[in-house]
Amino acid sequence: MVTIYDIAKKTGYSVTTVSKALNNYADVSQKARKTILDAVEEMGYLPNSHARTLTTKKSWTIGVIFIESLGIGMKHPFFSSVIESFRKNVEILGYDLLFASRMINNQKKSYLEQFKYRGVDGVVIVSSLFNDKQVKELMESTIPTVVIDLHSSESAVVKSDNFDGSYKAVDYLYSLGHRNMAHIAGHATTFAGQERLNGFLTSTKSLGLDVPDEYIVNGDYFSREGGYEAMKKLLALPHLPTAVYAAGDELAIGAMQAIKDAGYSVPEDFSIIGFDDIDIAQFVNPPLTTIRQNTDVLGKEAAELLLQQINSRQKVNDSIVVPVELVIRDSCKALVQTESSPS
Amino acid sequence: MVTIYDIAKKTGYSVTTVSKALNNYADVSQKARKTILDAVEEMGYLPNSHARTLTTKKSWTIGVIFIESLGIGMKHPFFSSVIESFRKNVEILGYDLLFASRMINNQKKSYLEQFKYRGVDGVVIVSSLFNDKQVKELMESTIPTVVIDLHSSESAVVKSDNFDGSYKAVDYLYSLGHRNMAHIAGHATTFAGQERLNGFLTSTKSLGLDVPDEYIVNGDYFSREGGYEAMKKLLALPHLPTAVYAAGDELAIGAMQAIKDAGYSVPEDFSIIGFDDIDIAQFVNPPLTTIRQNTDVLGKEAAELLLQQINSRQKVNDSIVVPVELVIRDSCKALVQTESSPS
DNA sequence: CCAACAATCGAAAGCGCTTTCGATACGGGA
DNA sequence: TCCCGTATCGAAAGCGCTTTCGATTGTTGG
Repeated sequence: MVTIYDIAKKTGYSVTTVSKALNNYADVSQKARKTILDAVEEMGYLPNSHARTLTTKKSWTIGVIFIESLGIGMKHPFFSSVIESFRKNVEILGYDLLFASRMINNQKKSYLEQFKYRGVDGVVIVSSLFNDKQVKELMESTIPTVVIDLHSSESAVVKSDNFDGSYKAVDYLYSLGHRNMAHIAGHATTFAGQERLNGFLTSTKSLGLDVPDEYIVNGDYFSREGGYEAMKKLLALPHLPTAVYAAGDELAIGAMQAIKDAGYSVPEDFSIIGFDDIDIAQFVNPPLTTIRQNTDVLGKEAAELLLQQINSRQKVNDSIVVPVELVIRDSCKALVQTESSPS
Repeated sequence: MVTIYDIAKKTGYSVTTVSKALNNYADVSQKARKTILDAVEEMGYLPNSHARTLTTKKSWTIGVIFIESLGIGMKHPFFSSVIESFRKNVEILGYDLLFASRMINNQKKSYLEQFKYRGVDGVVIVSSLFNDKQVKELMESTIPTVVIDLHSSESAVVKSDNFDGSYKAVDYLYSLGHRNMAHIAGHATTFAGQERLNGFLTSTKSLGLDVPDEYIVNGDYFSREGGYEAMKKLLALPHLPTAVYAAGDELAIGAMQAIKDAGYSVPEDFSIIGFDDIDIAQFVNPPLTTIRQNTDVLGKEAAELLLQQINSRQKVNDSIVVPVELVIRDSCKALVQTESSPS
């Protein structure tokens, strides 16, 4: 491995000057700079990030925490989408992403410990879980953090406008003539789930719609299975809804399956609208109408919020909410005016 | 930040002894060990990975290269699946994953340079591109590498049994009565694409099937659009095939779309079989019959192959091929004996 | 009681780099 | 000619850790 000492020896300058030349210091003559840079080129010198980090306390590394309730890790379509956008936005500045293992010296450690050990400059958290103790501890630490799709007063936050998303969904169904809407909620421990539920409740109320308690049913952790089971419960009700708004696309897809299995069809018998617009949404049958989260913007805003903290050397807890968008496909249908009494 | 010096001062032992206690050296008395470990606990000491790496030359870090032709990065369903499995297998040993940016000091660098700079212990490469110069350079370097779904004599390799996959696909279609099979190939610069094409060619030949040149059509880079365009070409042929084997699920999905757009239907008019078994495959309409790659095993074998090199401190170029499996869904149908003259 | 050995400990060097601060040389103005 | 500002350079300390190797102490067998 060639070090700055080798460069120094070869060029006749001191390591100090070599280092300065490498880091664009002003007190290096044109001549010295050129000589040194030439030698660097010729000898194939590369800096050593660990040595550099040791003295500068800056690792050019960003930790990422990926907690999702489905247990599929990076395969999670929504989260991986956001992280990909985040990555693109930080990589041009020289930051690398570190997926941490929480093992140091053969011992299990917490996220905070792991990231301190690794000396990351900041951490981006994508997590659907509301109350993870380790994540909380991390957000309360001195390490800059930004969290996506969660709420926290201890950390910068970037999230979609879940509330408005629910409004858009309900409005759309309403405009199609639906008056009996059910909601398959994400898990209660999930922040996005809560917001979407609240949005559903207030928007239906403001439209003067009556939503019986049985119409709110919990889909387990945004999973397909959760959606399936939830829909089964709805289908067992004496008075069926005509539309259901699912808090996530996977839930919606599960629900559609349950509907088919029960001998009904979408959108003829039930209109279904989801949330997220994951990749599959356009390929299911029928293509799913949904509320799209803008993962590109989500990732970009998260990057900016984190970099801002890193550069200013102080934590902020700003909160950015990113607009969502209704994507109309084929899973919702106007209700023909049969049973609804004309006003 | 609390260092071993603080621990040393507090306990009265030297930093040497503290370090030894932390690293389970034998020449530390029970008493010293306990005193030190207690102090570590009390003061909340954590080692500094950069300092440690600087002296030991071991970073407990594995670089990952993620090149895929679709430009979707971590969202790539197949690759992210493999990496997720890989991650699980190395994280319990204490390795963290580093997604590199290729920017050092504001200058664009190659993968090799980036990973040398970061001092990674090894690199896992998921890449569909055959002849990327930077990847080649990396594989030829002294850094241990394992590559997934590619061939190389310079690196350890883990890949699916593409050849056998083609056999399974062709056999299955044959068993359904199909005799006129077309193939939508992955891009030619892609290794998996080549293998699958070869498999298709030899298996059809060994079954005595005639495959006109026009039946082999290139799908661009395994993309959905590529599959769509490829299928359109097939549909323009005077003599149509009855079945098409696509080298990837995305290709297959694109092809199915083209078929529908042309007014035909699957599997009534064309049987379609894909490769990969990505998540969407089961949700398209009709659910796609495909050759499943075992991403769990792929990731696991890759992890083992890389760790073996890291531990033995020498590169190997073993090659492991992982069996594939036929997953029968609804996109293929037995051919009714109308036009094929009975023997 | 002494030599030999085991157990335990620590001084010091070194990993590759950055940064402070003082040293030197040079030119120009008074 | 002298003083001072400016440009250029380098010595040295320090970042936090590991590891070699020698020193010291205690133990044991003859």
